Amino acid sequence: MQTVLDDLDWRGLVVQTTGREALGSALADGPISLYCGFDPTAASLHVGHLTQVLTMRRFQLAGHRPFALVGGATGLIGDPRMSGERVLNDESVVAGWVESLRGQISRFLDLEGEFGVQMVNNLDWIGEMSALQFLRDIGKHYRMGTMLAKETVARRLASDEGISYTEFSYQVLQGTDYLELHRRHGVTLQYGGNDQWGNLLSGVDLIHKVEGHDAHAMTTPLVTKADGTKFGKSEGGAIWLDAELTSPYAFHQFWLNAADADVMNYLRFFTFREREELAELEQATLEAPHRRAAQKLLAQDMTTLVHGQGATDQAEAAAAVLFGKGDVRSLDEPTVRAIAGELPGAELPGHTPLVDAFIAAGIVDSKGAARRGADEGGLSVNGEKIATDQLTGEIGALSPLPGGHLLLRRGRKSAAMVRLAG
RNA sequence: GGCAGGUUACCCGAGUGGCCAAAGGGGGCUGACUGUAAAUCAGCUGGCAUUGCCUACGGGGGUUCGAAUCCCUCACCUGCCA
Repeated sequence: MQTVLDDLDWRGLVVQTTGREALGSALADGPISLYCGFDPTAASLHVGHLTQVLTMRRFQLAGHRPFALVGGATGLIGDPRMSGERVLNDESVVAGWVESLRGQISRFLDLEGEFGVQMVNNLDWIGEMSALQFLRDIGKHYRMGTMLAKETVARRLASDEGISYTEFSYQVLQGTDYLELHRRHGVTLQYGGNDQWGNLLSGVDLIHKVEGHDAHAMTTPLVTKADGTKFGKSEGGAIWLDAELTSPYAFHQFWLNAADADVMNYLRFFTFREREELAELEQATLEAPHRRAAQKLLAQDMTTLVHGQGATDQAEAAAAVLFGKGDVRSLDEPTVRAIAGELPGAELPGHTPLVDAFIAAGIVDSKGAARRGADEGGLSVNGEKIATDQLTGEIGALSPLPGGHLLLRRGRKSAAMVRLAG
């Protein structure tokens, strides 16, 4: 019988464990409680977090009890990065982010029943801990040698910017979380990204010292791209799960543009497709890479998972028009409306100069940039190139698409829909 | 608390009185090529304005015809010493 750990292995989702055998038998022996933490460092999760969120779902589907921790306390401290001290965020801001993340995470998991996910917040126990308690009950179990040896800490100490005591303490807080969840809910597995290995072990050690129990830890890979650039970024920054921050269309495009060398990895990491199907898809990609069958399926699955089937259909329809051979002018009004819904846009009076329309639509940042874009031959309205001297003309003078829309584009990938007001 | 070094555009980083809107690299954008790919090549990369103006080299003040460059001061960062 295939266990959840076998599946995770095959997907490439397991990098390190505290002991593959012990973890395997614990998972096989019956339902266990496990947790993964998410620190609120922004108002939304981004695609990089999906590895963790979906791994939680995989555990849940296999009949284990997940706890999703949103770090209301750790988010106030900041996990040290390889370089650069973090700026502390305001408490009220972090509290708001905690709420957003909780909502996002729970959408991917079952909330009801015996194995329903439980949302926890480490502010609930760290927030009420006194400095004395912290130093006596927790701090005494930590050895400076071990703490200083952590890669991030060591590197930061050796760097120009150094590291604050605050960030240095982060590993202790995360260890405390695992101990607390172990005590309260019998949690025996913590997993996280591979960069979290040190922090995970912090908790495993603490539980061992304080309770005398063995606890498990597991890391998932940090998703990388074959070309070495950072996963999860696109034009204009991170790919967020929040539809307000990254439109479903942009989200769909992100996955659709996955490189051949990466797409099979993504399918294993992020979808729930099984081996046979993915093997066929891999073959198809080798034989006819230009069809991008794998990319299309990936984009479908991910967009549907995060934004729903309706959003996927809209995104595909919009993409077909924007990148297909079809003439924009031949579109009917419902289609134009549908595309408008997927793209950024603005409603402007007819006497608006075209330059300002490009700025208002968010296609360019300034008049200078618009001029440059036109000089480069990159600007178009309704599929027709715009010359630099046309930029001063009024948008009302252009012939619109049905419904009074103008499709503004810069290059192939950035597009917006402007609607003539009135 | 003392001493030393540092703070330049999205990032790294050169520049030590006019030729500096500021070298070079990275990143980003656009074009060609293509599969809405990768690689490659080319151009662009502060704002407004049709020869010019404004803003900008950590903040403030000063010297000078003229400052990113010199002086004073404040803030912050790093290191060494206490």
